Amino acid sequence: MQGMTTQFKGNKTLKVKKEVGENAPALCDDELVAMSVRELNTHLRGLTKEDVVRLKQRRRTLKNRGYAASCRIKRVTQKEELERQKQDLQHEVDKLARENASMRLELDALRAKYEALQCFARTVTCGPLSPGKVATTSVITIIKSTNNHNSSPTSFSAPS
Amino acid sequence: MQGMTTQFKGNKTLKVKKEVGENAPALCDDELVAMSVRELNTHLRGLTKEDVVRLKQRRRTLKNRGYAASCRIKRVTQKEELERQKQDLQHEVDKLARENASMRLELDALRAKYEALQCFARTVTCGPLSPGKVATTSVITIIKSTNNHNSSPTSFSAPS
DNA sequence: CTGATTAGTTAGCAC
DNA sequence: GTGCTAACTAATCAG
Repeated sequence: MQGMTTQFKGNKTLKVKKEVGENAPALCDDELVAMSVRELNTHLRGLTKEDVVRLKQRRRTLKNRGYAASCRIKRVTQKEELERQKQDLQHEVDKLARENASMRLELDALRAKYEALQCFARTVTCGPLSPGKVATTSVITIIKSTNNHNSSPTSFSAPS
Repeated sequence: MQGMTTQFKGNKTLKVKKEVGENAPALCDDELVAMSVRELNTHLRGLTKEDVVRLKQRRRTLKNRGYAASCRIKRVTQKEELERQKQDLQHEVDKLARENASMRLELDALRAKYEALQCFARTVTCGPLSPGKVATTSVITIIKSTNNHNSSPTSFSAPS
């Protein structure tokens, strides 16, 4: 639609247009857009008012083409950015949920251990029923189990 | 731009084809797009091949206009959807983080309580140094301090 | 004027 | 043939 570059062959040697002639004819699109206004004016000398308008319009159109392209790029970039952020958040949710679950387990285990120990403490301090060696050995077991950290909430269950 | 509905009056009674004249000319855009293919063929009878092509092309163009519009709507809708999902995830992250923090506090508090109780249990059962009231009272102090954070699981104690 | 954005048009792909 | 979408153009807005 626009890549029509087939109607001249060696127009470098052909002089037309006013007195000027050689640089006026074909500016290859890319040149035209890249050109500064001052540069453009150089190439504008000796052209019909109509041609000047036409050339400027072409320049504007080419510029607009570029603007449209960057607009589209920006659009997809932003969309990708949104999706990336969404992913990150999803990962964070997963991580927090995992932490949460494991903490809940830990908490429950610790609560159980605590209650068991509390129960034992009551028997020792308040309960006159078994003040002797039975209680003592039980406590020893407890201490050992807590040294293992979390692996075995195994209480002190063996009051032998 | 396109609401031109003013050029016939009572063409319901007039039926023509070939030479036509009054109903062939203008289908008001909206009608044309909404029409089914079979309906369209009805309106196509007695037209030049060229006119048929032209009319079909106009229909296609109008359809495309609609497609382009829905494409844009879809685009913004999807973007809004993404942003909404992002918001939801962010809220979930916040909620989980809060839960997490409070659980961590609870866990630390419980750990402290547990250790205190364990310590007490040791003094009672193993510690021959101060088997009497000293140990017991110190445990009371601990219990009170931990009691401020949490509600009730306070006392295993009752010293005296 | 420059750059960005919107709506309409066209080309081209997929069904 | 129908619907969708990318790229282009023109119109319009903001700075």
